Amino acid sequence: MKPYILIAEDEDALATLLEYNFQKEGYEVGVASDGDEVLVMADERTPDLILMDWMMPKLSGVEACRRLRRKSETRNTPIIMLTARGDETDRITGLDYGADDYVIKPFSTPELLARVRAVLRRTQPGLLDDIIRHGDIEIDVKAFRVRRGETEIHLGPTEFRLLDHFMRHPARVFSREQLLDAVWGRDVYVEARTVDVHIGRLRKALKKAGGGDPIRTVRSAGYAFEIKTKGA
Amino acid sequence: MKPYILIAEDEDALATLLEYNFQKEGYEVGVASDGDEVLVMADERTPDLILMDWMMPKLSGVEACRRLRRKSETRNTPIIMLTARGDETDRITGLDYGADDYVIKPFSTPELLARVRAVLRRTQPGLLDDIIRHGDIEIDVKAFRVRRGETEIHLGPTEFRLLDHFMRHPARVFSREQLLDAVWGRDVYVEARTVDVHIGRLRKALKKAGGGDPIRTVRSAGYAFEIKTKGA
DNA sequence: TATATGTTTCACAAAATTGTCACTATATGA
DNA sequence: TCATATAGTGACAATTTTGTGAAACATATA
Repeated sequence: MKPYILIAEDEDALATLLEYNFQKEGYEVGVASDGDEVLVMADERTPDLILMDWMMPKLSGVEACRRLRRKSETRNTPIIMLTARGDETDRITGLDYGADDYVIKPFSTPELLARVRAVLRRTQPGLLDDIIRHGDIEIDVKAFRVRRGETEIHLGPTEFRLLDHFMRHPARVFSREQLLDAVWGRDVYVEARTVDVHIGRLRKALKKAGGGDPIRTVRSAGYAFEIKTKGA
Repeated sequence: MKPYILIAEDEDALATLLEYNFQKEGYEVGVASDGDEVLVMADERTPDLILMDWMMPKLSGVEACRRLRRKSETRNTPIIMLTARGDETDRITGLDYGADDYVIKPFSTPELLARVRAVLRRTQPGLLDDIIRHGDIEIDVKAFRVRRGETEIHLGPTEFRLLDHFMRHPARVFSREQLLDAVWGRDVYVEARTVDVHIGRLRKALKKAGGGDPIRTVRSAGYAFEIKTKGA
């Protein structure tokens, strides 16, 4: 539900600082300390954005960048490079290999955050929105509210995150495992069938506010959120 | 704290003129020169009011307007549109997308300033003086007073700052940690649950003056201040 | 120093939420 | 149509989270 940012930085102090600041800003953060690790971690969970140090052990930032561009999951994942001051050659090379933006060290945290937001906005429209609407259903993530038509809907935390996830990826079918990963978290051991129960609870809550069932069951595959929108 | 006005205007000469005049009038001013930049800047610091040119590069004023309305921080930020003379169609479209007022170019500076004051007074009471009001609850920051309806309420310093914070960010859910940061201070070591106790006291004090509980508990997330006002 | 005022922590009760299971309902395909 | 796999759902015990009174502590004031 939160945007997931992968930070690749071998300098511990900086990595920790960045992790702290991004978490505080509401992102989920993964930290990789060399080029190899970035690739592994990006494989485990596709990040919404990668922040990559130019100089790293094992595999340089450029090279990691190039490899990421060769995998279909990360082909379009935005990458922001962190580089030392003033190397124009690097700048050009990096952009060639598919970085989306550059930040020159040293940088201020607000500046970096702004760049990240700008890139996310450009590449993943809707990811940063905190009010999402589909048909007559609207959620406000900052206010933790759900409405359907005129009716306020109360959801438990899990149902809320579930709906949030669905509404950010409408019409797409998710397996129970994918939902557990995205909504519960990747390291929780929970029965897959538990998803069914929460889907049921979410459906009941949405139904109580009137209107059809926006969640489609895809037998032997999973669930998808779909709602016929009439107007904009 | 001066009101912060964000000016979105691609024509340099006009932008500079506006900046100068508003600063002279005691506002803090940010200038964005295209539609994208408005979004970025509004993200960095939520403006108290946005002055937006109708025609801008990259992202038109209307579109920027629409996007701003999708973020909870800027959902209610007043927007004044600057448009070329006489386009009634635009006027209607713009109001649809949530602009609060219109000023037709060319305009006189005093006229614009007056419009801005009017809109600020209407939408952000307490910004120009030090009184904030929501529903029947009113706080006077300078005088350190709280009233609900006709009743004076006495609050301890912490409860006062807590209410102040809530009323400046209505409807938004804050975690206990965020509240500690904002109300207690960045570097205080206090148990998160202490917030609960102060919320409880604040609630009790507000209840004693009659009316419903304006503080909403959001399980596993935090608290939000919300008061049902009937009119817009 | 005594008193008033306000803050923090703690402990326990109350309430909401969760995950699992058992059972039922429904779809699928031979 | 029947057998089988898959999904829906009510119940419930365990867990998590919140509300709150009271004690301990802190600070200012007379």
